[in-house]
Amino acid sequence: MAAPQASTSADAARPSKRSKMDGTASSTPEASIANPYLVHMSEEELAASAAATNGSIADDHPLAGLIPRKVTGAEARKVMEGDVNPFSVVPKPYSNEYKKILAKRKELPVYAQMDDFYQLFNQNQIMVMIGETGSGKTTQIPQFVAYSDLPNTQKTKGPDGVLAPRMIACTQPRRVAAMSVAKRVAEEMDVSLGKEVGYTIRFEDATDRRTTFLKYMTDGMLLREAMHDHNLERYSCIILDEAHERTLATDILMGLLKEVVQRRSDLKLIVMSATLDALKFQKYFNDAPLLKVPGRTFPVETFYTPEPEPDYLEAAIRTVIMIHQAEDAGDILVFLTGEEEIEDACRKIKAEADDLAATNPDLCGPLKVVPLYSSLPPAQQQRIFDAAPAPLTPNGPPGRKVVVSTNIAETSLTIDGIVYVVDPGFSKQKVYNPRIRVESLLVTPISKASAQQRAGRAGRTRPGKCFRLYTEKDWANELIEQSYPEILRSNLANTVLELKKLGISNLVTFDYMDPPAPETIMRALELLNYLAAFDDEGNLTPLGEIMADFPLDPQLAKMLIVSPEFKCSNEILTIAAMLSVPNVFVRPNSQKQQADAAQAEFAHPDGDHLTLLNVYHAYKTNCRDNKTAADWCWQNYLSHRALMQADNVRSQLQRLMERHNLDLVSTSFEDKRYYTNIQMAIACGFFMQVAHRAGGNKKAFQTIKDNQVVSPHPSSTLDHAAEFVIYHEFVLTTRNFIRTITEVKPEWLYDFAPAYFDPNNMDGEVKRIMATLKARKDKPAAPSKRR
DNA sequence: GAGCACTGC
Repeated sequence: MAAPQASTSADAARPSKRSKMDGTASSTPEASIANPYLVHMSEEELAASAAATNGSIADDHPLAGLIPRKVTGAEARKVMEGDVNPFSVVPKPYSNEYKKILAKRKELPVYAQMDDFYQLFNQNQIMVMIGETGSGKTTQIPQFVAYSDLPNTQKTKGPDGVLAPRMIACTQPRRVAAMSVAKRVAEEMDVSLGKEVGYTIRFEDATDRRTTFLKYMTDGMLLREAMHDHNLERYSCIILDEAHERTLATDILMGLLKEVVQRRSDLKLIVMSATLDALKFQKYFNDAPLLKVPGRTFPVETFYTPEPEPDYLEAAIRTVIMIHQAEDAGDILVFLTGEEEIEDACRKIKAEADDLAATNPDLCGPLKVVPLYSSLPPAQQQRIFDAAPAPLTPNGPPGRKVVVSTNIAETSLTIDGIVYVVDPGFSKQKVYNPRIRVESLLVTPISKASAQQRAGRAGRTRPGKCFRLYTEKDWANELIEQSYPEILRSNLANTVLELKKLGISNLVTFDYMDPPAPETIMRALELLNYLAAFDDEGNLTPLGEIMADFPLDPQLAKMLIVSPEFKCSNEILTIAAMLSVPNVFVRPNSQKQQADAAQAEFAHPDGDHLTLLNVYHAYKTNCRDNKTAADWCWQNYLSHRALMQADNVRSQLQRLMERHNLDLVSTSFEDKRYYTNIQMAIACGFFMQVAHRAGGNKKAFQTIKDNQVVSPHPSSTLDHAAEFVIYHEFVLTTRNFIRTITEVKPEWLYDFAPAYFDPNNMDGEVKRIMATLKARKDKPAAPSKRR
């Protein structure tokens, strides 16, 4: 095909079908500045492009021809230093602010390697980049790509017929990162956030289909898009950032993109990681070349304990006090494993430090102790940014701040001014046991990579020190190199459903970077088959197709999709949303009784799902505006944050219901079937999570199939001896608990899942009950029940 | 009669 021609006139070869934006552009004075980077498609190319379908892009596809322009570092710098901003929708001169920021960008380590970058980028479809903290890779690399992609940043008619730029995507594991980096990069490029440069996260899409060419997004969001566009046709380059974190979404995207680049020769892929396992990434991506960019942090001196510490909590507290007495000014960051431990440590550190400052004011300054974990209200989280206290006397010993934090300070939050890190070497990690189908949290030794990340937190503003509360020998011999990726530690029911929706036919031979245990995949397939999302051949059923569209666990999705048949989709929407957000009940240590009394006001005797429904209804009835909502929640020991989130989730789920033409209906509240219908819909999704009362004790249950002995969680509002309950969660702590439980009838269970409850697969009393139900159902004259 | 590490859709 003919190469597209560059044109110096802003309008010459444009097609007659014009977007409004273009019309505006040609009438503004700025538009008279010729944009030498515009590339136009001929009428023939446009026609061919419009005719193209969503299939793979062949070498002779008109869009493929737009890619080969290879930019050198010198060319990119010339544009960067030029007078006209070629990225702006309306070409315009750069602002003074742009030039100021540009001077700063040039100091970033990654800037010095621009030529190396283009050399590798131009010659390879896939490349791996290592950039340590402070290298500038997240902000600069996508911009570098934008220069080389410049012809495409201008609107071209895509395969779907819409006039839009082909995009560069840069994925982030976290929402805040996607948002804040996009904002920063829009400033650096002197364009508008949400127009040329934007971001997409759940609940918020700050992009413009017609003008956005660089998009930061969460990895989960790109995965969602891939479910509807298997070739990611809207993108010319995909950058997977923070790949070393190995989130489930990143891992799936890597496997998927490894296939997509084979189908689309015009798609580029950059995998960016902070240090280490680069070799593993290179190998996985067919020996892709590597670019290494140095970081810009200060040295951190590391200390180990000479002997193993029997009690890391005690040792951590002792170390903080030691630093406070003996080290120069500078704040301390301590890593612990959970809320309770952190609150405990904060109290003890505070007590000891106050004691010390009182008895020895010449040696010790004041100490401010601040806890940090995710469930802390945002206002209290902000305290980590407070300044350290001033010395008590003008020339007295300096004040100091201690932040006692979970892993949240390892990646998600950075605190400037930290000079000392105390690392006991543990964190809580999710583990999945496919044998008993239970995910639980375990306090586990961290990895070397994690320990290095923690230590690095001490060197952000000046040289620092890291105190590891384990021996150097343990460091060398006991810590694993990398933490296990999430895909090896999770229940994969959701992931397996997503993979099918992504068009992956064989889930076992899929090219995972780290293949999960076959048993984990079998468990997922089994669940999805029982839910009727997969047929017996392992193919997605029409129901499964719809389920995959909902951002929910398969059981929740099933319950929601069948709810119109039980005339309760409005109520199930609420319950699904409430189950998708953190616990709405707040129970402060000092006010447990008041909190329990408040919860009792919403309690429903038949179960916790119905209690959640009550809470939401009360919230909607009593909370007309934000201020009253906050007060009302506070008075009722409810989390306003969680309820707002639930509201948000509910709207999203409702939109999806509407899109799939699923009716939004309710049974009349006066009808005695109002609650029964809801319970039936829940049972229809969760019949694989049922427990049966064991013996005469009203609090003793056994799970069906696994026969695990479990107790209802003490927070449950179910107030009578139910024979069968469905449970939302199995929690393994001091004992086996089932949490969020609701009574169900055995006849529903047998009706909805006769194969699962086949008496031949059951034992004891449940076997007898199911056999009776089966006999009744098999009797030809029996009236047939729904479903 | 209890405990939600952290993300994400």
